[in-house]
Amino acid sequence: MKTQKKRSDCPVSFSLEAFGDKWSLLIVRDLMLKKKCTYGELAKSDEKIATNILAARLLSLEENGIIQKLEHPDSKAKVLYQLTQKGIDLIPIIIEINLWAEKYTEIPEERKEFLAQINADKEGFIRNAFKELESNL
Amino acid sequence: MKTQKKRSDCPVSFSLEAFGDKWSLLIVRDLMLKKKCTYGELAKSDEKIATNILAARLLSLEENGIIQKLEHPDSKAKVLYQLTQKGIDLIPIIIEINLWAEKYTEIPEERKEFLAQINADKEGFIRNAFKELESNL
DNA sequence: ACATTTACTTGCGAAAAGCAAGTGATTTTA
DNA sequence: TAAAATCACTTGCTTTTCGCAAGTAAATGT
Repeated sequence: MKTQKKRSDCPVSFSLEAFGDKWSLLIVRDLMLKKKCTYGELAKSDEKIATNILAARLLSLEENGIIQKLEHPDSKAKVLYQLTQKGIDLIPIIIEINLWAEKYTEIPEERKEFLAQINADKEGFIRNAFKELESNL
Repeated sequence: MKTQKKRSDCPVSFSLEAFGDKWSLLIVRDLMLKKKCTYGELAKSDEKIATNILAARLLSLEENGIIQKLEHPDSKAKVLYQLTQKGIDLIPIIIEINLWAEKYTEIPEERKEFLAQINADKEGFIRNAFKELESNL
């Protein structure tokens, strides 16, 4: 485990130390959309993360209390990763990132429904997302 | 200028390619709180960013259309950096990052009022922040 | 004219990213 | 039941980025 020095007391800086890189929030995104994932499923995401980087990010997210490991019900060879409460609480950030992107880039077809739901009733959508993810804890 | 390959069509991935690192959103934070900043002011922020990294980040934020350079009214030796509309639109993300951090770390005294205002009326606070920043464009 | 300020560059060692291949523990298959 | 696949990682190595210290050139202050 690596102890990282705190750069400042700023809450934004604190947050970026936990998930401020190009990969961490993509892992959070996958766990948010799929609820629970195995290492292999995470490795197969569209962005093609290298397996050593994935392992490193999973470890740091776990050390930061954002995700946790669970044993897979079907097999001891598999591991389930899931968001902790701290990780679930990143929902609003992920939502806002999606909305920002919606304004400045083309959204792929399969995500349009997701964004339509958010735009129809953001508060309700977020409340529901929390409920669903928290029911798995 | 560096052309970065798009990792995927995911809106989260798109966003992280623009500001997914440990420094970019700190610069955005400073520009958001102070409206306009010079290079020197940005360099003096609490996190002590190295000047070459600052220059690199400012360039990439500019290339991504998140900030723009303006000439300083007082001196040709100075440059003003300010958020574009695309940068101002990051407000909700910054707000949510602040709220997440509030739940999971100690907030310094001088930021508590800021967070109290957000908690009192998030929508109103955001609306007002947009208005103030957009009035400088 | 000379020192200072301002916005950057440059050089270089250290750290992290990224690719390919490998490992050891399960689990499936023949 | 032994060999082949699957699974979750590691390891080794090269490339890229970070981060510190120092330097530079234009503009400004004294």
